[in-house]
Amino acid sequence: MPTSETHPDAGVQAVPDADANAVEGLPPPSAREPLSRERIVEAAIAFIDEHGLPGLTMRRLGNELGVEAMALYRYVPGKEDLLDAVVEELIEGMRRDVDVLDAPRDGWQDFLIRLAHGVRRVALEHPKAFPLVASRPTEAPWLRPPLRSLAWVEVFLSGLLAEGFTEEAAVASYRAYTSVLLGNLLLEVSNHGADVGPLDVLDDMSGDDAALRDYPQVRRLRSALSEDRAAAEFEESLEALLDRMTLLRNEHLDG
Amino acid sequence: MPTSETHPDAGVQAVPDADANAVEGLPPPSAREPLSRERIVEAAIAFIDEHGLPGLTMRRLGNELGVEAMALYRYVPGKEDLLDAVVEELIEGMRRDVDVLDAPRDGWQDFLIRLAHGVRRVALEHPKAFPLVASRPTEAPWLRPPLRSLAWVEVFLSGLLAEGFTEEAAVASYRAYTSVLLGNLLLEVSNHGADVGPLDVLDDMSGDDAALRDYPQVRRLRSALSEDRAAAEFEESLEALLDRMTLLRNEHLDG
DNA sequence: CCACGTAAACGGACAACGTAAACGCACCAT
DNA sequence: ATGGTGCGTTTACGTTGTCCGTTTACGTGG
Repeated sequence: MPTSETHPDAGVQAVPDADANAVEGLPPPSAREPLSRERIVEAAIAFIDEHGLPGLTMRRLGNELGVEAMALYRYVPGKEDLLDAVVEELIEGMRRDVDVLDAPRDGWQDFLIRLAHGVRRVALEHPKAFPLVASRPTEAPWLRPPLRSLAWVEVFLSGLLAEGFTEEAAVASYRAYTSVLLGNLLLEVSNHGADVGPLDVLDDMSGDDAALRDYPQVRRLRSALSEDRAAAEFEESLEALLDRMTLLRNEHLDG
Repeated sequence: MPTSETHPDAGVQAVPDADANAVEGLPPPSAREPLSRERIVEAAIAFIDEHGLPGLTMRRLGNELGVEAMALYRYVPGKEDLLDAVVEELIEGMRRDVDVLDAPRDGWQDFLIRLAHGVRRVALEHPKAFPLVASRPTEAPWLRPPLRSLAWVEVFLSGLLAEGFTEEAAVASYRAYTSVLLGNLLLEVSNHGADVGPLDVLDDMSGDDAALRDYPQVRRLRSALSEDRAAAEFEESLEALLDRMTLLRNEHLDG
């Protein structure tokens, strides 16, 4: 890839009356906007979405931003921290989702359903980045993916407490909720082309009847197994979870 | 680490009458036993268990085996394939677990409970390796971690079919089962020190009251959140799952 | 208008990694 | 003895994350 967009004097053209623009709050039109932590993190997410996690490299990310690799280190301590920042942005970015509430409004079930769908939306929008949310160590051992920020745990717990959950029920619910979300979404996302290293799947439809000779049930049920039931599956798991949580909630009411 | 254990002529010392021993089926006592794919894979698992996934390196694994890195390539096509082999060994190794059945004997629930505990045992014995089971792409999109081998899926499906499940119910059960197992075990394992890169957790007990200033519920419930409920949680999730599966099974009987 | 300080990006370097190719050595059937 | 064959070593290359010294661009005070 010899073509580097980086002309040595790109953005150097002094735009006349630049400060007049600056006064109006406009960015200087032809000057590349300066690097920033947010820009880097966003670019990293975009890059992972496009080229997969193993494709992400400081150098490649750098020249995606029209910059040398080492320039990134002025804003990010290292690659490890960059990945942490990616995870944080993915999860904390849910705050901008208008369909996700920060406190129950129409009951705790609606509250949790909205939150679950919000997480699922993130997962589906960034299938190749989402596994990071699961695999990166959390800040504290009791912060569990995918709801792995203090802010979201606070939202979750205070939401449930406000809706009549006891402390034990709220905590137990947090555990069950994260577990269900993680299992479902990780599996759903991994079929949408997750890790994407040098993988060679065995073709769904070609002559793997031969390869399945010793597995008659699998061969027979192959087409049923191949159906994409992810969405329905998610709803069913979620519903079952909410049922369990209802039990949890009531069981602690009378003690 | 400049000390290389590899003496140029290590293991070359011809033990006298080596073939006499060989005739008795004994391994030559002082000669290192020859490399083999299984030995390499086992060493890789042991290494990951001890030093964590990111610590695994072809060179380091090599000299763990008293051998130069490139020697491994005679038995394993590359690192990627080695990791796949690790995953396969972990999962397929469950076959040696006497508490795990390859067909129902005392009902499908017992069958699935035994299988679930078998997977959990693997996860807990190799907490740092288990995430691989989740994150590595599967051979076919309908093979789902952690039951990601044709052999186990065959066992699962034929077991349930033999116990009166319809095809749809069996397939739906496979999906629900894998999802629950994955969610629970990944979370349990990640608290046992999973990824282990350069991680700095915030200490559980020190002065993070300050850090939790803005999260009153979290601070209040911190000790409850820190309890290790993993085992009980697993049993509860499993039980709820089996209940769901019972419904699935019956709903397709008359439906 | 010019010199200057500072912040930002560059460019070269380094160690460690995965892996390719060629090599050397012990063994074994002839 | 002899030529192959299997197995491990050696050397080497390209890529990675990151360090450090240098250069560039720009805002500011004289």
